[in-house]
Amino acid sequence: MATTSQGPAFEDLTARARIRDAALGHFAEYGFARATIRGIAQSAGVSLGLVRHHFGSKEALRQACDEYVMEATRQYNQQSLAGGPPDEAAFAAASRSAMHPLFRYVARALIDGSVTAANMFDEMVGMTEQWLVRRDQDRGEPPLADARSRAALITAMAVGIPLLHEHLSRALATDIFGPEGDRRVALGLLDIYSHSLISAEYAAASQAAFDKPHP
Amino acid sequence: MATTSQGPAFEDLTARARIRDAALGHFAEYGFARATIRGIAQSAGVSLGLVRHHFGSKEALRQACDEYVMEATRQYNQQSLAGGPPDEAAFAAASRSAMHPLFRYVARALIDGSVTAANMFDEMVGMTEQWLVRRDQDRGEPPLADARSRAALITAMAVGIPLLHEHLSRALATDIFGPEGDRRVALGLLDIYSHSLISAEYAAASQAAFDKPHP
DNA sequence: GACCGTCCTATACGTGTGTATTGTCAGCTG
DNA sequence: CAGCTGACAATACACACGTATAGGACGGTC
Repeated sequence: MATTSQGPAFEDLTARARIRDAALGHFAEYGFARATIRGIAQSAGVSLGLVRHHFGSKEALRQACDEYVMEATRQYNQQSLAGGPPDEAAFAAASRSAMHPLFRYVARALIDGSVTAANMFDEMVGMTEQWLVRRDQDRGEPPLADARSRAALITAMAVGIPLLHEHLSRALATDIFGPEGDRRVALGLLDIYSHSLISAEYAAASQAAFDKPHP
Repeated sequence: MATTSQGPAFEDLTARARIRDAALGHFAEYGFARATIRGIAQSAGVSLGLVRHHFGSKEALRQACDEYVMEATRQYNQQSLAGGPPDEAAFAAASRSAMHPLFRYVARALIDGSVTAANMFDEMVGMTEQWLVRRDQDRGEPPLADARSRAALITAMAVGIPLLHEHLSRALATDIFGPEGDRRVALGLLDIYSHSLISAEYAAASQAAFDKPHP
């Protein structure tokens, strides 16, 4: 479970950092419930007691991981979105950032009931909503649903990809976190997002039929 | 955690069925690891030993739930997709079926490593792939990615919705399993699937740039 | 009535896991 | 050197949970 992106990148990190990295990997892979402090300690090459010495409890260790990921995300966003308003490139980049190893942790944390991850989810919904309202200005007819609903759905769907990476990799016969799988996911998302899957006529008709639910 | 759609619908079900329904609810809500046999027994109103008497072990209980859901899905598909080839209505219906309470169990089972759920995932990918190849015949330029990649991505994204129902409901300030939330999800999906989010030009340009990864 | 199988409960056992305690060693400071 | 502090290990404790066992209540069959 490699270390987190750049950084020292060596195993001569401080023990606390090694424990945190190991915890990030275990929580992302096994989930909070199935991950064990002993397993994390073993991956970090330290004793069980040291984990407790540095973080106090399993829940506190989770919070430390949450805050670390949140801080890393903040820095990434500041240096990435600093140049100009959200455009298509920003949207595509945001979708693809779902592949970032740290994001895999956040996706799993959402399932495991992390409040920090929930806040990050809400933030992503807000950003997507802003993007949508700008894009809606170029549309003719009004959307079938408000921007917030669509933003929440798009966000949830994006998170679904790293969440189901195991099954996605199996269906593609390639690890989606590897270079080839990453390429196919990127191109697949580009195609899906750039081409409508159903016709606008059918959607409009479906909307009309939806307000009369019981024929 | 209501009983499964139609059926007897009352609490005068056989104890075995009540245990299974309770297990479906607990597994879907807490996941396999955090769900406890004692909690399931309590929800079903039976003793701990009876669960073991009927199902043998926790893993066997999970398999029984898997097979039950698989059989229910098979019947649903037979009576639903019997009439004609896949069309837009079938696609929309399949997307919306992600809201079905039983599907919530499958979504969670995918995260928890159920082999039965994995098979259902692969089946969904296959059906989506068939749908896509038919639809690709009406497209001008070739897609940016093969149908299987796109099918797997669409499937994973659809599963993401029930998986993140908690956060989705919070973002929408409405329970997405309730009538109002269900409506907003349906309309939101219709709009997303019927309108491209990014321009085809940008997507094509992005594809071209993707083959030269390091500028 | 006697026997038997099924549904069901109560209780006990073993183990994995989070948590707590204690102890050791290195480094620093007076 | 004495004394203290923090990093770290080893061990023990408490508890929840899956599993196993023993037994009772009820209905059917001979």
